[in-house]
Amino acid sequence: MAKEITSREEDYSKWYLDIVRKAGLADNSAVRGCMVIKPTGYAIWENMRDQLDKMFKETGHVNAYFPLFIPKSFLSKEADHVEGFAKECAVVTHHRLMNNPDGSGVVVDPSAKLEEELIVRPTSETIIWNTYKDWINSYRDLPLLINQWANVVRWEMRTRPFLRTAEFLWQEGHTAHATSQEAIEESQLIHEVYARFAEDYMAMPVIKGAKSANERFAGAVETYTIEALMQDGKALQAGTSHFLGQNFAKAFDVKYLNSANKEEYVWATSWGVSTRLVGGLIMTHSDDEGLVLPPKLAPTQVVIVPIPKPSPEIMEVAAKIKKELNAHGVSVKIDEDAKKRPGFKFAEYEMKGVPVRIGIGKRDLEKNQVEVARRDTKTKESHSLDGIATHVVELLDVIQSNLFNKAKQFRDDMTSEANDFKTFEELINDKGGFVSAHWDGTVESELKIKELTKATLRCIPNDAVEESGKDLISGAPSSKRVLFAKAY
RNA sequence: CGGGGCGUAGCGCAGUCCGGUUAGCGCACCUGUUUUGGGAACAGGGGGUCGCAGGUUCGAAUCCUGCCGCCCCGACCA
Repeated sequence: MAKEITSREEDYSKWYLDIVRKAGLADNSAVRGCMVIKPTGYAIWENMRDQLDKMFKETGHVNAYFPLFIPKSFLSKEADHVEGFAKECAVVTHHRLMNNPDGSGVVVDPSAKLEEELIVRPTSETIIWNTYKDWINSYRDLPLLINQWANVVRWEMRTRPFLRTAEFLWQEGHTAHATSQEAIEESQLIHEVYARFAEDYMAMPVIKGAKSANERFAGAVETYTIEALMQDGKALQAGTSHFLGQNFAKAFDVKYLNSANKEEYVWATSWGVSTRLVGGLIMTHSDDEGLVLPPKLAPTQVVIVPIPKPSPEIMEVAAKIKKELNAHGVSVKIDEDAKKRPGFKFAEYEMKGVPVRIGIGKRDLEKNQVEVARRDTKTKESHSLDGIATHVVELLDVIQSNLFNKAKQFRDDMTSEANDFKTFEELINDKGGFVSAHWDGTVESELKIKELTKATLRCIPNDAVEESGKDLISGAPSSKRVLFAKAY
């Protein structure tokens, strides 16, 4: 009633913004393109971060922190890299303000101009490789496996909460290796970690694959990507892992002595995922009633609502259930608000995406039971108080896998094949989703398709089967299919 | 950067065309009463430099000039 969400069918973009706002995830801020991440939104990010951090550490990485600012000269050392980021950098030119002589506030003090401008990092390859130069001398210093959790700034023309903001939070891994093979394996390992995180924790199915040269990260030799499909049929690049070859080692002169006492350039990778994942999470599962969160990432997994309001008997049972669930590692909130009515609370927690709601009323207690409601299916059932904790723990698992299966079913339904351009165009325009088609490997065909349909080459899937076919544009022979889609 | 739209209470809006008592409505908020198993009702109450700066006028949210900001759609991008 009071908090209607625009339906997905009516306006998908508005629906997304409504969810972000009404579920209390983020607000626009006083700064154009920058959002305020509110406690609930940040809690989701924290859960993502904690899990990813654990996975990085399990695969041998450690965290460090590098400066927010990068000397301008650093950015120009790798040609492709600067080309890729130059257009969207924030630049610091001065270091002091002063009172305006006319009394109208503060102005930049012209005498405080910096010798060399500083760039607010859009990504940290350059400052990190400049540092690695000092850290790496011998093959015994390798591999160097470092990650940092940080904020970066990319001055985007058009922004949307989580999906694209001028400032965003992310992690960026930067590793150095003695051999090309080892670096490639590292980038593929992280690619796997990202895919596993997306599927097992976010319940978001992804296609693993490589980027075309055209879509590659600025300065990379190879970019591996995980691509997810949103409910409006558009693809979302959810995480990328790059094999950087020796590009940055050469640009920053990072060499090591091998065991034969011979000097060699090191091999590099970099990889990152950002708060964009929160946007992907929202768009993968949520519905017209509000946010839907997979249990593994939900800040509150279970909410207990006393019906019609808290009473000593109900609160006693609620506290007992909470304690048991906490013992299983489940996060539980008991709603103690005596003023709001149950119906209001039900709608509110649905809006906020809490996976399981337990309703406890006098009538339930008389029958030694409670009401258990699922957010994903919007169904509810009564369950005996005996064994309730175990039941809920199992239910959370069921919800987690149901969300994944539902999303995967959708993704599969929305993946089509096209063998000629006309079919391709119709699929992209009318149906959306991924379209699998043959491609001759040239940037010309890829750009032509983008120009004609706005679809981009999302990836060359790892599991693409060998199969002879013809490029949609040039008709040139191709040995496997690649995936196209309109993307965020 | 192109196109469109909007700035009036925390949020959503009306009022602006055609200037005129004390700027209004819904939600939210505070107090009270009655309620309470799917978004309660009633009563009372608090909250506004009407985006900013000039100008016209006896009088400006309203007319004029300039500026600023934000949102949406595109191109660019994680």
